[in-house]
Amino acid sequence: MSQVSIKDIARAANVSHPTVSRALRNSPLVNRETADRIRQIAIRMGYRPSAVARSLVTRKTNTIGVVVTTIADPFIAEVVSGIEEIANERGYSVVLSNSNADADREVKVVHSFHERRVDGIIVTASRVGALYLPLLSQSKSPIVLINNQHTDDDDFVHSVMIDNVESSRAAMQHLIELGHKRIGYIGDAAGFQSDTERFAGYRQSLALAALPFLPELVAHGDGKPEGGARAMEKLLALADPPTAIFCYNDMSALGALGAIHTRGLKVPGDVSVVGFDDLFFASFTRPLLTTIRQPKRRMGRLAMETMLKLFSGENSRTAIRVNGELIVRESTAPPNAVRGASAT
Amino acid sequence: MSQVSIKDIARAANVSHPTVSRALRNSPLVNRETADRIRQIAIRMGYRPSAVARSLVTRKTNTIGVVVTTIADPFIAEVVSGIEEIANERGYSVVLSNSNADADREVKVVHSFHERRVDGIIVTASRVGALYLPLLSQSKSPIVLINNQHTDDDDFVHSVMIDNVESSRAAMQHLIELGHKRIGYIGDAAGFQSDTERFAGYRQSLALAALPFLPELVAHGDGKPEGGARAMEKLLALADPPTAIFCYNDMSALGALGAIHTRGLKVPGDVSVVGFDDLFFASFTRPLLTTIRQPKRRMGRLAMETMLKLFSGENSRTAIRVNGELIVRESTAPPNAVRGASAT
DNA sequence: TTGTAAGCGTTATCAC
DNA sequence: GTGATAACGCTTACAA
Repeated sequence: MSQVSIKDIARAANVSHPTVSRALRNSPLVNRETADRIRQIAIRMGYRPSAVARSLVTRKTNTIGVVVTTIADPFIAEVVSGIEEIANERGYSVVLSNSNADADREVKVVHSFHERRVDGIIVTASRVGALYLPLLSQSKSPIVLINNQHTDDDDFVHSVMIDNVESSRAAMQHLIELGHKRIGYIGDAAGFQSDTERFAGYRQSLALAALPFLPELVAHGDGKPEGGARAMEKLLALADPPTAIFCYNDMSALGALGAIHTRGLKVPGDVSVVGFDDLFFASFTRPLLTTIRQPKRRMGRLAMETMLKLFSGENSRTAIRVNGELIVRESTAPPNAVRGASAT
Repeated sequence: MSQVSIKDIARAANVSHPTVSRALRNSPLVNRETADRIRQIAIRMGYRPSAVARSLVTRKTNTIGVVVTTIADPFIAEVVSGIEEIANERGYSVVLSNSNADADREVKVVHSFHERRVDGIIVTASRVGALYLPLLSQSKSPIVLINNQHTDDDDFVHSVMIDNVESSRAAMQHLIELGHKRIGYIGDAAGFQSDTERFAGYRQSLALAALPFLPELVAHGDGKPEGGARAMEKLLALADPPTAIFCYNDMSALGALGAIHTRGLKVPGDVSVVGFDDLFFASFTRPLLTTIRQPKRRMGRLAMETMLKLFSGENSRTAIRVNGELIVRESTAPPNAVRGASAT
């Protein structure tokens, strides 16, 4: 017998299988002694209840699906780690699926989750949030989005988001207070909402400080070091390059730092750099990276907690907004007096 | 009706539900036209087959469980990414569970996987590989270990491992050829087999080069930058500190780099540093990190491919050993002539 | 080519 | 307290 079932135990204990079921789930309805006896036998036989059989009747899988662009992204990994923490704590399993930021793939993933009858779906940092809505109405599984595109009038969509615009402005204000006038922006060509919003914060800050918006000072990478490096090179090749750069994320900033160094320039002496995310390596770059900290694990936890609330019947639409925190380290300083206007 | 079932479709199509089942799985046994009609209706009704019901009868969940210490570790994330790639390609879902390197938790995770009837289990970088064996014999699900402790006589255990000893010796040889005589080792206090083996390679290389093994030159971190930094500080505080350091992994090396810099010393001028793993940031540290590259994604893919082979009936014990590759970048150079013996 | 019946391993609803 | 019996949504004989 490959897998023992409650029927096998029932036979061994000379009771009916429902009684075994009750005993194993500590139902008070069953006699103490028989219950104990049954439990003994179950252990002895190495019984493990079948979650799949159980799920079929209870219509609950205690599983949540998490769709990520790729788990190899340190930001996402941290978020997922937070999701897992709460999920495991509460007896839920996490099914992971990567979409490679491809819309088709992403739809397939949601279908696959639906077929597996996951109790809920969490989507991190997708470009195609809007695509979920029609799928949603079918699957009826609650969805919570993390740093995801969605319009505010989607009723069954819940979310936890970093305050991109505000955080972006904090980063920019820091640069502006240091006296920078030519501030560049390195974004992500893929079109994530995070990028759009951070860029919006960038432009607002410029406007607020009565600084001109110069299109030539914005370049696009791919959210990874390589792309950040390429974007930085472009900016550095300008006749009058920026004295400071605000990067869409730390990965881009890492690449930017490298490109600046390769060109023989100094950070922050020649150009200041600000990142976004506060990934672990930000405290280990040379110089240490000034950045906006996102509470990554906490965002994951919040998403999972939101999910649990939904499971327990709460159905008010939740849209949690968390704040970023400016962490000033070593990669920012007043602009070099030699090149531009002096600061402070 | 919350979820449409094949019975609903059967009713709508005026056929029996097994016919629907056949039609939907493209069985050649069913009439073309009725099959088409059924498929139309299924689509129109938004039908999604229940994987749980299917699994109950087929005794296959098309799911594999992956246990990690933490997904927030970039090395592990890369490996998992490789697992996922192949898994998704072949219609398998990945259930992720983190153990926090805690033996109790790890056992619980395996039990949970067993209850969910996963088709197989992949374990990455655990300390407690040995614990799985008894569990294994019960659950009967194939297990493949990645960089994991296990004795060679465990018959049902399959594995893919980096050649730690050989890679370690390649790293050491590089340092020795550069002329280093006082080479330190920064390990991991947690007792992973990887650490033990890399340390073994370190000692062997010393012996081979007729260099003395000096216990004071080895320090232990925690596999993370913080621990690496602490270990490095200890080594630097020595009266006669090492001129080169071989680190158990890149995360430790990242911390070591930081500690060296903080102390006002230069890499590689004052001390050379070699890491292990070749995480993405190794090409972006200052100076760029010399390290041993592990084919992380490939190792994940290999593990999943091994699993698939096992599913398809192959039952020869597989123990794949992959080679590390020394990547020489900027963090290693001959020892500073001022301090030690000159090189080459 | 299609339908009937049985079964996968649970839980739920009744009786007794 | 406990046991029949049905049900969850599918697949797989076996019959027709």
